[in-house]
Amino acid sequence: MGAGYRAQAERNGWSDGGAMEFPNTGDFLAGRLRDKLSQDDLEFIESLVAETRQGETGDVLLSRGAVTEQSTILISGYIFRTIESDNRRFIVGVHVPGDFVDLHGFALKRLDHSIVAAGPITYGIAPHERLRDALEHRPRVARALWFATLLDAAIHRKWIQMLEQLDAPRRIAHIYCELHRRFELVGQANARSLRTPFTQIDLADMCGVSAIHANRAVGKLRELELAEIRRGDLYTSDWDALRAYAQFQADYLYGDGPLRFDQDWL
Amino acid sequence: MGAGYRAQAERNGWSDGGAMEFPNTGDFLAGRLRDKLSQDDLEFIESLVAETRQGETGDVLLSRGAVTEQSTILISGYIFRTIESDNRRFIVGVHVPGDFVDLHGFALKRLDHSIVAAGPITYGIAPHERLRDALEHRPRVARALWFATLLDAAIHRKWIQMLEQLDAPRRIAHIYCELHRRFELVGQANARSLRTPFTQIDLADMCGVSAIHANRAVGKLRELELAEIRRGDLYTSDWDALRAYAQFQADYLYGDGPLRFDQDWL
DNA sequence: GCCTGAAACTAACATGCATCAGTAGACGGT
DNA sequence: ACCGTCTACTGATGCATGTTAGTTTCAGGC
Repeated sequence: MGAGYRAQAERNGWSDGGAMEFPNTGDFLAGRLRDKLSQDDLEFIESLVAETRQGETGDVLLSRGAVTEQSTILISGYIFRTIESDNRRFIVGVHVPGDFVDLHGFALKRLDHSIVAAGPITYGIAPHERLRDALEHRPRVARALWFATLLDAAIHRKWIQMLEQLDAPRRIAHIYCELHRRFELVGQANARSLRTPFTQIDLADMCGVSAIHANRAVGKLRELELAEIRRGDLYTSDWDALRAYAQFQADYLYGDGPLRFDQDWL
Repeated sequence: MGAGYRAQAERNGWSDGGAMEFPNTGDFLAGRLRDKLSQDDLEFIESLVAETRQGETGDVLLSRGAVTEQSTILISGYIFRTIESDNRRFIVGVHVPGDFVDLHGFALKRLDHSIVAAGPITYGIAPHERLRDALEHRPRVARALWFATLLDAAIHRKWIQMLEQLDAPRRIAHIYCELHRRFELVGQANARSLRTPFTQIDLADMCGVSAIHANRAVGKLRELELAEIRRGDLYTSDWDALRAYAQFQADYLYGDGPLRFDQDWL
């Protein structure tokens, strides 16, 4: 095999050609809520970011149990929410550019989990002082922040169902389908691929299976000709077939049609 | 066996004597946030409840996909959050008296899951109109509502970890330990038992295992002399041993010590 | 007291996944 | 170019869990 992977990807029409590049500007702030907010509110949200930083794979932005006075906004790359227990790591969530990563640390004193870079990242720092100000004087921004945490909770619930219902290959497929849809919602999805820095160990820790079994699950997706996962990057010629296999229904991401945000109470 | 269960419970010092009764007044509203709010705010929250209703096992208070103009506050009994898929039911969350059950339906237009009575319940109805009013004129109440949804998200994350890390007997033990602690936090826990209306099918749907395997798991807890689960009611003489077995750490429930709520920005 | 249905339970066999023990390929450092 | 380390991959074996097909227990209705 080895060099045969890319050849097979070509044969199956999986390759996308180039790599997807994340913009490294602040164009993502507020992510999918962007078009629900006024220009004034958007500028205000951008002004929340006091500083922009870079991070590398494995960097711990916030440790479980830490008390923090700032929140993090992901600008490019992927971030894991992790819990260490029993000398093992469990990944309980993934974030994509545009996400506020630790708003819960703003209202809950301690953090119940850690925030870790899944690969090279760029992120912004928003001091809580400025968020407090927003909550008091910007009701629309305040509701946008609440909405973001509710959306996180909906994604958590889907992960619970996924872990209860699906076997390992389907869990991996579901995670990629979800991330692909989340990129679509901020206009950054590729037609035939999804680039990530995830190792098979990362996939295993997200799915609650051993790394060895994650490897077999990846192999099964390849064998079924549904997707080729190579160094974290997924290539497929048929997202619909992959979604059907994973029983992926995107409704829980609330991407289609109006949210309550359209109403005037916001 | 059969009639021997209760006898064994007596022998092991598991029995608690009487059943725990939930108060059927509104004393639970706002649950554990109660002592963080002023008398005035509490009276306001109680005034949110326009009506009190009763429900029976299996009653669907809200269906997935429904658009609702009211929120639900649980006063007595248990409520499940469920998702139907593949002709199977998956339980993604449980609520105890004092919990706001569907605040997410207030900000997210559709519901991504259903709200179902796990047994006989009493609940209050809070029209969204009144909640909207609260968000605008009662900043402390607004933050309390946000906090409640953040706490739900923290519990969701723990369930994800639980499903990734634990085998079926430990999952069941963990769920009971969590519920016991949540009752403690509102001052309603029994020393040696936890009464619930859960069937083994309910436990299976919470743990993501088959009903038959849930039965084996219950049997294992009995065999290890950690707990006796009988028609949903759990009896134990040693909560600490059960907690150790389930690797239950209560910190994610944020019950010990100050939350940010103590600070003046609330 | 008996009937009935739901829940709890049992046994036998099939499959998913963990674990152990290793090999092979990719990448960075020197 | 070499080496060490991390990631990807393979096979064998055992445990956890699913599935099928039942039996037993129990609470409630008649």
